[in-house]
Amino acid sequence: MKEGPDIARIATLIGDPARANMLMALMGGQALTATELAGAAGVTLATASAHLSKLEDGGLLTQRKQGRHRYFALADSAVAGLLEDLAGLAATRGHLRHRPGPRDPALRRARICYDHLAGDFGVRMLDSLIERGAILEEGEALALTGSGHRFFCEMGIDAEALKTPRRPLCRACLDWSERRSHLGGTLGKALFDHIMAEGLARREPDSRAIRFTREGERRFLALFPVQDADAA
Amino acid sequence: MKEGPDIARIATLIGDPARANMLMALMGGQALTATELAGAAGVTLATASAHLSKLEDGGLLTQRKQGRHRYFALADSAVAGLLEDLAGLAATRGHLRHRPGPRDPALRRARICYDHLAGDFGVRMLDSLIERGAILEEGEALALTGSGHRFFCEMGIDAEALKTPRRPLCRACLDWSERRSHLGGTLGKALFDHIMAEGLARREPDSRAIRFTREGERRFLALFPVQDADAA
DNA sequence: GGGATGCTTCGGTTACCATCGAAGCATGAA
DNA sequence: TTCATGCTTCGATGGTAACCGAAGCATCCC
Repeated sequence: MKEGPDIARIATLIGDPARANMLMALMGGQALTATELAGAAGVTLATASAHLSKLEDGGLLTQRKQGRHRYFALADSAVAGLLEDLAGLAATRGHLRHRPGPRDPALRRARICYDHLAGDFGVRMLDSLIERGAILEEGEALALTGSGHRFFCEMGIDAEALKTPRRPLCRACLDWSERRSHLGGTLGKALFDHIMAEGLARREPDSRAIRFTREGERRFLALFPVQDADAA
Repeated sequence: MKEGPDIARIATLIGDPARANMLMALMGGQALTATELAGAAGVTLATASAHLSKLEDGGLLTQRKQGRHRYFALADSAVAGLLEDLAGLAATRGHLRHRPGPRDPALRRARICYDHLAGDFGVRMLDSLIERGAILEEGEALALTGSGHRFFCEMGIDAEALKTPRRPLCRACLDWSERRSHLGGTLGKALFDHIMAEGLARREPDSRAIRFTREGERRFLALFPVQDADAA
């Protein structure tokens, strides 16, 4: 009743459906305007504005003025990590939203999770990295191996430079659609950036879905092979 | 409004102050009765009962009937992990509860965090393990080294046996009082169990505080030395 | 300047839900 | 059986906060 941090305050902020929708929309990693977020949440601009100032006061969001626009983004990767965990937990407890919309299949296949790849493709990528011995899986924790170091070097990714005090290099992020882990952390982000830079895929507008090109999918599957080739 | 898991539902459950207090009380790791939880939350039994069934429906709690008592506990370590993260985030955003009660200093010093040691002593323990090279810190991620393996073996802890698919061996858990990490995961639990089994400390009744004996504190400090000896 | 766009503030309405006391039900003790 | 304890259910109450439309303020464009 007295000691410790006030978790209820943060949880209440996330607990409102409109605010939760806004936060999930920002898991796309891009900063969005108040109007865009109002649309994502399905409320009027007036309501959205009130929500956004609450989220900002609560330290979950940051705001940047740019001309007459106001861009909002998640405050930092700690907030994104919390939302990921929350989504993972909600998925395992069966708290799915009622209407899986028409573009849901695309989201299950490949989507962006704040700044890294999630969905079927994301899970496959981590599986492949573990199979090849690039990443060591110890329970839920992930560690980069020496051979993994070399593998990423060949792709032009310097894993050593990705180590930061603020954020883990490898992070297991529970995937809500697959209910298995995909790769987050700075390495997960670097790999996603690599995929986009190489033009293997592009983002769907106004969605977190990622669409691979035919050629991009071929190269992705070749780069990250897995043992048992099952097709859905 | 459409895709993905319903994070708002889980967050709403945690977002009510009474329910948050109950959950934090259960972070002590022990199962508690409905009456005890009502006391912890500061509500009547009727109100508590309603909250508890919501939490159980939401999959955050499990219930065990035992005679005419009903014992509640956190559903699993995933829930505990989420609450830890939430508390860590709340602490860094300055969302502290208003009245740091009289026993607050004892909590800052040493307390239980679901099933492992937290507070000043918990942070010191992890610092010491990193200094001695038993645990490798890569950003926010933690990994056990070979020398750490041997060190824990000498204490009678077989780290190999602690690896589980469900839960990480080492987990960095942001400490709300120190704002630095302490050691969670199955290894963190094993070390805490070791400390209690050796009689270095005992639990305060009705609190998450851990009180070290004079001799226990001496042995703890000898076992986990740190470089710069600063005293509060 | 005049007009359009983006957002915030204000006032009022509505709906939900936390809360409690009292009554009901189950379990265990005498 | 009879009583006590632990908890749930019921019904009623109250406060909080989400919501919207309209008005106000700021920024940019012409």
